[in-house]
Amino acid sequence: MPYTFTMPTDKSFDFTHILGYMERSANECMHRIADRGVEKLIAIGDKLVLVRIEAQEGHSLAVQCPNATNSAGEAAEASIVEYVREWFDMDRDLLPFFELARQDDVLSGAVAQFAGLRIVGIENLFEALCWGIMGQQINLGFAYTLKRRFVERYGESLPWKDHRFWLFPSPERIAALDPAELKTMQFTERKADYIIGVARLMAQGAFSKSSLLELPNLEAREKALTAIRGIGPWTANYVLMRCLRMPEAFPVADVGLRNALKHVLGGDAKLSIAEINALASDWGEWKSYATFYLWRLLY
DNA sequence: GGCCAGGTGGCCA
DNA sequence: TGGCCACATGGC
Repeated sequence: MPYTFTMPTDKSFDFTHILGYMERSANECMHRIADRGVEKLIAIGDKLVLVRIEAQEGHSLAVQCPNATNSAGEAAEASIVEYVREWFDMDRDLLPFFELARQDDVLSGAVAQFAGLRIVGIENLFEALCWGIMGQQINLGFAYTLKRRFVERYGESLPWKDHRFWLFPSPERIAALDPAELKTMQFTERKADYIIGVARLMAQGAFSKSSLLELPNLEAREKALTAIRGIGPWTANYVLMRCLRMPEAFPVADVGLRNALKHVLGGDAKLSIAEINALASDWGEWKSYATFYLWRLLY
């Protein structure tokens, strides 16, 4: 029997929609979807813990730790709870967003369809930055392929039953690479440079998630991130949205957002940045959630 | 085979 | 500042 416990959820939380988002790519290597649950390897201190999460009757999640003994599971439970609450943004009250979105011509359809979806987080800052960089200017399917190659070459893993679960590689590991090595995996020279550059900065302690969180606001954090080579406004806001969980973060030039808006509004021409900013001014402090819900319309 | 993809940096006025 | 443009590689 795996160690198992229950986590209560908010009424404005719908695990079905979270799974729907997480199963959008069969090529995802950082988690696995199986039997209406998600399975992921996480590091708790120096221990690798496999967790499996599925919905349970009555506004709650069932969390299993298949590779943990009861005593190890008990010892890790508080940390796992913290990880999962962060992962699925469970501490946020989404009712104000729903109220805003229902009265918004652009958002009302997406919210009617996906109410209860949370922004699925990327807790690890290095992973969020690398994933952002990998996704720049290429189709998403290929981005998943790049990530899989990268993780399976440099990451730690745990085999369990018929599957191998992975941790994202550490900055220290990647800082030691030569860009030519990444190029053999179809990274462009620039992406190889960007990723290794970020790894070196993080490995030498130039910045971290906590150092960014100490900065007072979106503007300061965005500025700190875009000062790094390879991180422009899109990647910075993507990371502020998925990792630092700033609801007002907004990757305004995102092509997926543009396509979703075109889809909703039914026009032919793509909206300009100024037009998208004008629409988003109604979304106030909920621009990241607006973006995430609109993405779901197309992906 | 051409256009597009969850952009960014660098150059130039 | 703000507007081009090269970058590079796979998917469709």
